[in-house]
Amino acid sequence: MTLRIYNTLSGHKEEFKPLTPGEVRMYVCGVTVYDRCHIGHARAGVVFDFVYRALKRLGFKVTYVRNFTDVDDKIIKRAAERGISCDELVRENIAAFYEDMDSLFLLRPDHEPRATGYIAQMQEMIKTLLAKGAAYESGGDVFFSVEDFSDYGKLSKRNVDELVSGARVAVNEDKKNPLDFALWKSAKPGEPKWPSPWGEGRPGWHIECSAMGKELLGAQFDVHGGGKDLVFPHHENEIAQSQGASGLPPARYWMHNGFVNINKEKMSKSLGNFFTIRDVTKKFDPEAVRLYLLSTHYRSPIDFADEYLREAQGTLDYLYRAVHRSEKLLGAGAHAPSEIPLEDVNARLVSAIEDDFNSAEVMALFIEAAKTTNMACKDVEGKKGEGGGLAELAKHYAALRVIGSVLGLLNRPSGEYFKTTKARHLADVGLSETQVADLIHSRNEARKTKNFAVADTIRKTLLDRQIEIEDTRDGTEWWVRR
RNA sequence: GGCACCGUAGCCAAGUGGUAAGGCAGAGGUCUGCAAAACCUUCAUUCCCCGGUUCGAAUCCGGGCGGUGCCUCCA
Repeated sequence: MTLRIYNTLSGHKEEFKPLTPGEVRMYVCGVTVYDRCHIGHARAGVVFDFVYRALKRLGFKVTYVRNFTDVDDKIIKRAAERGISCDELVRENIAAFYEDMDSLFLLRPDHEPRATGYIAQMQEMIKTLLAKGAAYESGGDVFFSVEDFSDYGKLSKRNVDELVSGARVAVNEDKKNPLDFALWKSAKPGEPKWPSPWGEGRPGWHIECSAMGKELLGAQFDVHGGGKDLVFPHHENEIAQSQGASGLPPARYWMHNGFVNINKEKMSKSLGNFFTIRDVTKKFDPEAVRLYLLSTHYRSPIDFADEYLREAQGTLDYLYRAVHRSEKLLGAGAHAPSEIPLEDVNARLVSAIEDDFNSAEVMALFIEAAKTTNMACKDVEGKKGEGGGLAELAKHYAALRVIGSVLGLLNRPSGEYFKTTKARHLADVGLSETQVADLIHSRNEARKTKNFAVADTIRKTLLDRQIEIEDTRDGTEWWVRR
């Protein structure tokens, strides 16, 4: 089998053929840093982080670029509202971006360019477009001329005439065609600006990705990704500029992730159902959020609701418990395996990845791996003292960890995971660790004297606070009921 | 209005020509003082509807119904 990727350009899954064998150059549109990130950003981040990890797992040498848009209308507006400089606003939101994305265990891309660091490259590209007659200057602005680019509309599958008649595009007297978009905007007083051959100004939104992609990955690279909302106009315009300048389509495979809905409604500010990443991770463990985001294929819409996140949290508990249980048996020696010593599991993992990065299928495999790990644990526990079944357990444990590393899950030691999630739960129900320990102690005292009525009452008390008791051979443990 | 996508069990969700993954919930069981956890068994003769192509379709084609997104800044 070979890797197949759904290409927005063709509307089909296509066999992936990298420009350079064994290597993948990938550009993903990042965020405009004018505000905190919401869960839509989280999805895009997590999805492409999974793609990055999966490509590496397949053995590709990957160069992953994700940009920051740090000059733009919204930034200017927000900074003015808050009475701070654009620079300050940008710095603050980039710091917050890293806090949020780190909490979701995103790997850092190989390059994270900021638009303002590539003004010169953008100007070069604009000059080329002007020289080729693909763009024109008008009133201090430079516009791309859509009519002169015959492939315009290829990505979003629409044609120029339809778009013009759609007529929801703001009329601008300086434009030859209402669809023409700005490559360079003349500066208004107080706005960030750079000198240019067309007067002081700043770049249009789309040109930055064209310029940075070309600079860091070359005129043509393999994969370009982003949210579905970027297909039109952002990526359409990007293709127009890049191809207009270099003659080559910039990316061969265009990947777009679907939207996040909230309780089956479109997430939007006017509906007031806009969740930031930090809102959600205040309520649910970040890894549960990540698990949930990967449980649906990246192209489908995904619905956010407490009920679903709770279920994901329960699944994550299950996975970490399998880890916890097997590590107790295996001891400290079995950490960080890099391969799966089970051929069929490995083959299924590879084919799930190769089928357009089917994380939902990987997730199913992951849960099955936890199940077989539990079975192997049971087997070892049954033969205590004889060391039997440990080798078998180690294999399943390795499968669990390796699949986890592809999904970016199971990142913490299990002890730490349970400590954090239990503390979070205790805070929610207003109990302390000692109170729980005392109740468990009392219950065990009652059990010793066969006073089961008292013991069961105590258990009920805890259960009312979603705390479940587990009597094991080594004593009583407790878990959070999801 | 134009363009695109989607419609799989009570719920979530894979599956794009070869006879329905996985999870939650439900039912029964092993274990347990009773539980819980874990494991086992069970849970869609059928994939919105109607036609068509095919030896064979949830998967392809046509039509219908229902839902969503984009066309304006947006992951």
